[in-house]
Amino acid sequence: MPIHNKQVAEKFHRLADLLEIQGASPFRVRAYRTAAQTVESLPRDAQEMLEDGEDLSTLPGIGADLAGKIEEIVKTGELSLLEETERQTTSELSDLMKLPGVGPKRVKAIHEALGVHSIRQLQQAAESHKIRHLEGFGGKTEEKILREIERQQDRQQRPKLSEVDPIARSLENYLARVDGVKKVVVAGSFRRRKETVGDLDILITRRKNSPVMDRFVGYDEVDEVVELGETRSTVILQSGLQVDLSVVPEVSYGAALYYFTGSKEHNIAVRKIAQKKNLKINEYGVLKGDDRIAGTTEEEVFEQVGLPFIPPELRENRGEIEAAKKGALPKLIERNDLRGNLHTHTSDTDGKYTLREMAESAKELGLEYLAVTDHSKAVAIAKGFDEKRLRKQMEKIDRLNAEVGGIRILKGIEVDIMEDGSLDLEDGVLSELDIVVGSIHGKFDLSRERQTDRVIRAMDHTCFHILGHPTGRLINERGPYPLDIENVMDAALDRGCYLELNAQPDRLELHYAHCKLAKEKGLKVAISADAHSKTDFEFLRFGIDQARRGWLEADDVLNTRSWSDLKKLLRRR
DNA sequence: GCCGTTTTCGGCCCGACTGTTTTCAGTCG
Repeated sequence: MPIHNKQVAEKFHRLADLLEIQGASPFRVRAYRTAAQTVESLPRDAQEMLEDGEDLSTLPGIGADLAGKIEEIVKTGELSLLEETERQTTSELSDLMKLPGVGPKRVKAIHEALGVHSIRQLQQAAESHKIRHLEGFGGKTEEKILREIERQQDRQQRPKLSEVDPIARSLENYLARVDGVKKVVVAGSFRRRKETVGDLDILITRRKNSPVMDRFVGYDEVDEVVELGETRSTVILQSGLQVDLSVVPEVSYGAALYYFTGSKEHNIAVRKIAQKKNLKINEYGVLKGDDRIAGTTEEEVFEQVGLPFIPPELRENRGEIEAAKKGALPKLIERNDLRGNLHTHTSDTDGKYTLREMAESAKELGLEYLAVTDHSKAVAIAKGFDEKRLRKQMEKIDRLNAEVGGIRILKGIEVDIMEDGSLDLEDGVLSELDIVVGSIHGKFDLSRERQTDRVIRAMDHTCFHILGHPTGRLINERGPYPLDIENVMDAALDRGCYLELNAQPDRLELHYAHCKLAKEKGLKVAISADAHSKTDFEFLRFGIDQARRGWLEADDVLNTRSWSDLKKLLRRR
């Protein structure tokens, strides 16, 4: 039975929670949490790595013991220590810890005093006012517990970056207009451009007596004020999004921005470096003894620990610190590096605008070329093309190119990859196209072996260029289908094919870990809007975000090239 | 449980806010 990294990580997280409730060493608990995070961010399944004979104890934060435990999970599907710990405590107790404001100590206290071991029992205990009489608890804590239980019941998943983006921008503008406010910046995972955002961390500097805190909690969209302090406040917006605002002194702006941008794992790793240099980094600055020696800008903070500036998108403690030490940080791709879009639909199939309208919109955005890649007939619901209709569109493109200057329209297709790896249109017509994107739109439930084989066989067609949305995941909706992505990458390299980074905010795949893997293999990626509407070219921005998180440079991306250079790369081997 | 230019033991990031306290523990990020 295949065991995926997520399942390994979940067991470690669960064990960490239970050990914490039992009062185990906080450092031991942290070791399990760190290991969970490491496993989760591996580009390949640990199971595969073990099958290939790799030594997991060389991974950061994973020693002999944890490597053994990963192996146990992968081989047996179980972790005996977790089962034993679940018997000793009560396995549901870790659910209680998911409530904000309820940590291991309180879970333990409530459990021991009242025998509570589920959210439901906790709710009943709080409703009958049994919590407020416990030592160290009071009426407010009891009320908060009740509120958080209710909120948890209708809480959704982490919202997508594209959903949070407009909310953040409005709030940023609102705060910037408050009297006495100087700088406003949204830090946190938003600034790291993570594909989903848990909450917003906003940082401001201001003149004395600026009413910004009051104005913040008085913002129209605020649903509830959770915390209101001199320098830190927290609110919940009507959208359910939590927003933390911190006021920082001007001289500490850089240190605070650095601190609040995270990630937590990155910050901890850099603080350890600082410690070795006898320095202390906190949100106010870099301290040598009691003297602040830096902190006005982020660059200063990096300088003090002997590192070059690390872009926020890379700050995940996934090798960026080592790369920075060696002066080997990538020069990340930027939006303006993109010169064309290689995945576009028109109203001939399921797009909303005509070929001409899409072309003109792309031209206005400054794109030099636009590949029109409508669906093939297997996607009947999208009125996919057969050979005849595709040829008709190709003629239309010829006429449009003759008529419209300033942008080149490329003839293309998003052809379906059938279950057996064949393509949905004849090779004859495909070979006449400038660009062929092949995608999977059905039969997601094949085994890993068959799905991998299917994709590689599709790439055997000499007219195939780019694998569209390679793993099929939809953020918060559908996981990736089983696929040996590393094998697919190797096959693409062999055949002179490429993979797409689909920039639709629901897709954003290749995932960043896979982008990095592709880069390490020397496999280039196409960042494509998969535009179905004139405004969808805006998606390229989110594609760039994901590419930057995946360490990609302009040279790693196909469509940073002029059409004449790109054409050479599309020539099959 | 991990880790090592302070290396096989003894450390492990650091500060704000809240609530329950009368000086601090718990939690969070």
